[in-house]
Amino acid sequence: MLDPKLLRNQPEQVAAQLKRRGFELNVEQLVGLEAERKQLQIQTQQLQNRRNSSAKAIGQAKARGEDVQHLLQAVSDLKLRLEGVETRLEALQGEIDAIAMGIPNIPHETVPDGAGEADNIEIRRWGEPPVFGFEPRDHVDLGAALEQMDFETAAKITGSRFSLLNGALARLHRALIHFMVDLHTGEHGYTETYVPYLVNAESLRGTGQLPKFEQDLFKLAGEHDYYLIPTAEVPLTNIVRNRIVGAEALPCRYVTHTPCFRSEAGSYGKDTRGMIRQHQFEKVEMVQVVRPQDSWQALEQLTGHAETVLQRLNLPYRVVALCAGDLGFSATKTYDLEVWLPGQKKYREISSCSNFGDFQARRMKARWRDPQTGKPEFVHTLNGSGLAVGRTLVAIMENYQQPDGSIRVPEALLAYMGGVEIVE
RNA sequence: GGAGGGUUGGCUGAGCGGUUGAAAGCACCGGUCUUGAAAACCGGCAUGGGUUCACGCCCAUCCAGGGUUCGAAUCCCUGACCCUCCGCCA
Repeated sequence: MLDPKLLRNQPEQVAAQLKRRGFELNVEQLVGLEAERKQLQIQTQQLQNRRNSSAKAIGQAKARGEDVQHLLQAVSDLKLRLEGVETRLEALQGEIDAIAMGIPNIPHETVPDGAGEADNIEIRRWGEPPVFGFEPRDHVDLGAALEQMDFETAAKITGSRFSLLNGALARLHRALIHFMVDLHTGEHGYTETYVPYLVNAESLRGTGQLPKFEQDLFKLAGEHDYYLIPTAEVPLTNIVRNRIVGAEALPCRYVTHTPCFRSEAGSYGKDTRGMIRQHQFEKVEMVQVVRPQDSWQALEQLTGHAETVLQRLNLPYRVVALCAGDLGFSATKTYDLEVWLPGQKKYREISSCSNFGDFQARRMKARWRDPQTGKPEFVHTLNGSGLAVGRTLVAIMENYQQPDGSIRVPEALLAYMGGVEIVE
């Protein structure tokens, strides 16, 4: 959520900045509703004031043993009038809140202009795409030949966009998870965390998936409003919801591994082949909760933590800064890490690292006490994948493939593979 | 699934339907004292919103949402969560 004061006082400037990301803010409607709200609020508060003071007078008169009949008469109509304006104010406030909850974050000034993926800016590259003495295959072919990756059976068990792994490949998948979590806890200062995979609607509102993106989520049937997590960002970030964190506790750095569930509505026909886009995938997620003045430095650092995973695995990648039009709803700035996939001869997203500023914190009421002012202030939140495990497995298969279709295990993972050096 | 108890400020914890936005303690901030610190003593100290140049004034908030009442932290209903006991269970 944006600062309501900013929205109220400088709607034109806000609209101009949101336009960069392709969001049209209806300033006229907003200004109109705000004026109406202000008027109603003043009226309501005046009536409340009258109610309070007369109630107090009645109490005092009663205490003195006086007759209060005439006082009761004087306030008889007040109740009804007050109920009327209170109801109208509530409805209006609800309308304004609904609009505010649907407004995305403002892109940071360093975010490049642009409408979509094509306008993202490459920041740097690391590593060289491998040169093969043969035509490299993609992970689907490799997995099928190894008989360790099976989409048909997964489709039978569930449906499309699920996968089944076997044997050494399944082990490699698990090894990646352990390797990543160990790296972030051991070297990057994150606290290992275990979180619920089902979350309530309030948590999803906090991080920004709701109310706008319900169609992307799997919702459980039944009495509770529970959803499968689309990313561990939701449970991890909501740790600080409705909390005032002590200044000494910041920054909080959490890492966890979870499955992620996405309906992928609207991506029909996109990446239908292989493990790239699934309804269920594993991800290691990093979340940081920091002091406001530290968040830009933290974004660079967090991105570096994700890059380290790729570097240790010796996978070539590039870092791109998302343009304004490609930013996620809650983000004020995002770097994507894209890994080289020989099977597609393309760089593909494998991590997304974002600074949310106080956008999520405001929705969550996540605050810290600034020692300078002694006042509670909103924290800043960040997150990044470190990394998407399924896609990392794909990248390893395709980059480490050998002429006979076997896969060399990257050195960094050997310790986790129980002696397996080649998946074959 | 059944029975009972609970949820109050940063924390602990009082609270009678009416000057209770809320006692007390801790923590925190300022001051006195001290060579310095501690202790002691004095004072301050919730959050959000509205209004004002400002002092201030007003409104809301005691888990959430309804209700009763001139008036609700306090009474009633519903829900969430926590605790205790019984049953079931990986």
